[in-house]
Amino acid sequence: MDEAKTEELILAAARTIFVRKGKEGARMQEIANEAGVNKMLLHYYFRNKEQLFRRVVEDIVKQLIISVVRISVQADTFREFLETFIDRHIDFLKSNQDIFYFLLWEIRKDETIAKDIIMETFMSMGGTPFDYITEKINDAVEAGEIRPMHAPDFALSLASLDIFPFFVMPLFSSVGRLNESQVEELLERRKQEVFRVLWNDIKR
Amino acid sequence: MDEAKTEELILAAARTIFVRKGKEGARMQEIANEAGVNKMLLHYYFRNKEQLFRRVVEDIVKQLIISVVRISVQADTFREFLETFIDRHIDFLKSNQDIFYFLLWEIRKDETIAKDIIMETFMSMGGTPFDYITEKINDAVEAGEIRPMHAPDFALSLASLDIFPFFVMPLFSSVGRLNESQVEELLERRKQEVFRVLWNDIKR
DNA sequence: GTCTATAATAAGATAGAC
DNA sequence: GTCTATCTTATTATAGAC
Repeated sequence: MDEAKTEELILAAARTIFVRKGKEGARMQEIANEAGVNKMLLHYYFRNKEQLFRRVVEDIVKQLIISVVRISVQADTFREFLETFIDRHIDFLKSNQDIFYFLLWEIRKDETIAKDIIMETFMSMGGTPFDYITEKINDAVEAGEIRPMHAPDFALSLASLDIFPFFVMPLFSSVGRLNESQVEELLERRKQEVFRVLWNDIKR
Repeated sequence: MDEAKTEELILAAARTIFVRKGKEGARMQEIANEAGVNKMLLHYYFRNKEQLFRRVVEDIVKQLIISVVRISVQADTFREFLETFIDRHIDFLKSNQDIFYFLLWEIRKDETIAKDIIMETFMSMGGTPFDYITEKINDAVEAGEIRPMHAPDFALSLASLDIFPFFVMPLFSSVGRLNESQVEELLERRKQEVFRVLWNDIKR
C-alpha cells in the first residue's frame, strides 16, 4: 500500500466517522477499522486526532464551496435564476444532509475551530455564497424585476426553506407520522413549494 | 445540603454542559464543577452518565412541549392564529436556541435515544405540535379562509422560516459580514417577514 | 511505510470512611 | 448524603522491530 492511497483511505474514513459521531464521539480505532488500516497509521499521517479533525473539516468546507460554485446559475432573469438555484440546491442537499448537521453542530460547539476554517476557505476562494446571491438580488431589484427588498432577509428565507426540511425530516416524519413514501412525495413537492412561496412574495 | 437541592443542581449543570458539548463531549467532572458538587454525587443520584443524559433529554423535551402548549393560540381566524403563533414562537426560540441544536444533533446521531424519548413524551401529553397545527389548517381550509393545501407542506414551511434563522445565525452573520445590531434588526424584522411570506401564499 | 506491543492519560465508576 | 481515595476501563499516543 503506497503513501497517497493510505492517506486517502484514512481521510475518507475519518470523514465518515466524524460526520456521523462528531469530534468527541469518533474513536481513532473506529476510523482505522473503517479505513481498513492499522490504527497507528492515523498518527503517522496526521500526528493526532485534533489535526485529523481539522483536515476533515477543511476538506468538507472546500468541497461544499466548490459544489456551490458549480450550482451557480447563468440565467437572464431572476425568476429563472431562482427556479434553477432551488432545484439544484435541493438535489445537492439530498445527497449531503449529514454534512450540514455536522458543520452546524461543530461550529456552535466550538466556534474557533470550524468557523475559522470556513471563513478562511471562503475568502481564499474569492467570496461567499451569500455575496453571490446578494449581488443577484440587488441586480434584479435595480432592473425592476422584483420589488425592493433587504437582500439578507430574502437570502435567509431562501436558505431556511431549502435547507431546514432536510434537517428535521427524521423528527418530522415521526412526529407527523409520515411513512417513507409520504416523505419522498413531500420532498419532491418541495422544489415547487419553495419557489412558489418565495416568488409570490417578491415578484413585481 | 439536602437531597432535593443537590439533585436539582446536578440536573441543571448537566443540562448546561450536555447542551453545550453533546453527550460524548460532556465530562462528568465538568458537570460536577458546574454544579459545585463532588463528582461522585453524580453517580450517587443518577448511577451513570447514560442515565443522567436520558434524564436531561426527557426534561428538555417535556419543557419544550409545555412551552408549545403555552404558545397555543385561541384565535377566531387562521390569520390571527398564524400571526400570534409566529410572534410567540420566535420569542421562544430567541431564549432557547441551543436546545434545538442539541436535540437535532443527538437525534440524528443516535436515533434510538433522543427520538424515542421525544415521541414517548409527546404521546404521554396527548399529541404533537404537528397534530395541533394540522388541525388548525384543515379547519381553516374547510371554512374557506385559506386555499386548499397539504397541511404537512405548510407546517414544514412555517417551521423552516421560524426555526432555521436561529440555527444558522452564528454562521450567517460571519458569512454575510453582519454586525451585532444588523443581526438584531434582522431578527426583529423576521416576524413580519415570515408572516407576510406565508400569508400571501395561502390566503383566499 | 507498516506492524505489534506498550506506554500514558483521561474518564467513568466504585469502595469505604465519616 | 457527602467526601477522599482508588480502581477499571477506554482511548489516545508512542517506541521500536521489520
